[in-house]
Amino acid sequence: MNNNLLLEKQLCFRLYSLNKLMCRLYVPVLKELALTYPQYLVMMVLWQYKAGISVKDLGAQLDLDSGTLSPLLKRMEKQMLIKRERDSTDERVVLIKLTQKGVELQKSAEHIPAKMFVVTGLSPDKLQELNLTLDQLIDNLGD
Amino acid sequence: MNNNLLLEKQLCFRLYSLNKLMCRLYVPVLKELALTYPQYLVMMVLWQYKAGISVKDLGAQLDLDSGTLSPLLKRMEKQMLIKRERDSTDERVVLIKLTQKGVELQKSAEHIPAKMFVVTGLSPDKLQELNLTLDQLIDNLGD
DNA sequence: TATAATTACATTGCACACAATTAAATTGTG
DNA sequence: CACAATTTAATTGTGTGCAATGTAATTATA
Repeated sequence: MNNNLLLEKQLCFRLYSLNKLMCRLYVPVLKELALTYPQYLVMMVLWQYKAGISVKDLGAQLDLDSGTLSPLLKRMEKQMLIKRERDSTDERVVLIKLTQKGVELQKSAEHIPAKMFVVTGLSPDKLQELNLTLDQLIDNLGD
Repeated sequence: MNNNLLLEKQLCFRLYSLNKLMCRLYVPVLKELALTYPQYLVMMVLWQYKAGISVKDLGAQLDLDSGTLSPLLKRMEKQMLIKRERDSTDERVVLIKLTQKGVELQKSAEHIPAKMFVVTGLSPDKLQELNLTLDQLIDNLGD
């Protein structure tokens, strides 16, 4: 009887469970900003690229393709968080830019990282170590 | 300028990315078994509960609700991997049991954990340590 | 410079996740 | 026993992920 196929033994199941748990913990926090979890990730990129970023580059940062991003960005545009405009120098490119509302939302988000850190219950050292291990793993699994 | 909202600093983004990377690595492996990733997780539980398990208990193991499991299990039933039958002692309960095909699929899956371990590129010790840290985190975030 | 190949994005279809609601069966209580 | 509360699944609707395909714009090549 092979017992390697037990759920509890799988790293993949831990990552799957943790990702879901993490998302759920963000839900009430992000509800105040009227953002979903993936939308929050998009906003973090946009707050970093205030001049605007192409859908392609945004997808590279988040590791998402246009099949995911196109409808997601449309919903965010409907919420007036972003604008979408064609790059005049290359009409294939769609540039994503924050609206004033999108820029201002950053202020309401600045407390989130510290808040979520507390929830993890990890010491700063332990978190740092975990982040390094996960980065190594991401690199190993990397595309 | 607050830089805590950088994607690279977020534990949540690492978990989000790793979960996706992991799923993608399983796809070609699971394709041979004609299983999706969540279906594989369900199968692991069922290979452990050969006598059958209720949808509720299955959901408790996987941390999934009936909104996810009901359609997923129907698809697995259509593939003849499982049977679904009402518990005669409590008609509210639906018992999930493997078909012969479902039982036999385990043989084709037994090579997967070792195969995926190699892909992680982690030493056994490092994997063990990571698993412990993740378990602690799951516990801290836990329901 | 035609046209073939590539690039960037959108669209379609399928499979999760999950909140909210519904429906049926069972249990608890007066 | 009657009836309210609880339990278990199924259903509905929304929002991702992602493969596959379509389309328009740009670039490369004969």
